[in-house]
Amino acid sequence: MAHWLLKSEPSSWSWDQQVAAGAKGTFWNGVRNHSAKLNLMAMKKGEKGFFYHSNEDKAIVGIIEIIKTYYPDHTDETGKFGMVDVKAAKPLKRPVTLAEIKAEPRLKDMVLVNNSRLSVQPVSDAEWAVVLEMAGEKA
DNA sequence: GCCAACGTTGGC
DNA sequence: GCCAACGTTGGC
Repeated sequence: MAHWLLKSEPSSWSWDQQVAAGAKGTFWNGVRNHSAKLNLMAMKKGEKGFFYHSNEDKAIVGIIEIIKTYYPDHTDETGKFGMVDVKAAKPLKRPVTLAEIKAEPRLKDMVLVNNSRLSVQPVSDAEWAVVLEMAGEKA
């Protein structure tokens, strides 16, 4: 199973709002970048992803689960982009900050470190395990 | 089809 | 608030 990382500015869509959306989840719209789109298209139902707060927090705060695969984004007037549905799976015991990620040698190849502007990113199995460990979760 | 200019993102 | 990095746009 692949793992992912989804970025959002807390001021536009926060982890708290994701949790409040509950088990039925919400659509993850607004992606307007082709690399991000390709990642969205590769997602499968049941796969997990990190929820990352950009700007204010700069930290991974929770884990989401993909509950619906890629379909057209009705908010994209060009019709080129799509979205998936996600739900909050669980919060991390403690957030893992960008500074901590950058300081961890095992995460030096993370997309978050190398291409911070990409809003939907793949996360390798090894990186996934390291971040969970840093969050105080059992791998 | 190339590439310069511009806009946006996001870390600092 | 600044600015670097990147993606997109548009003129040629």
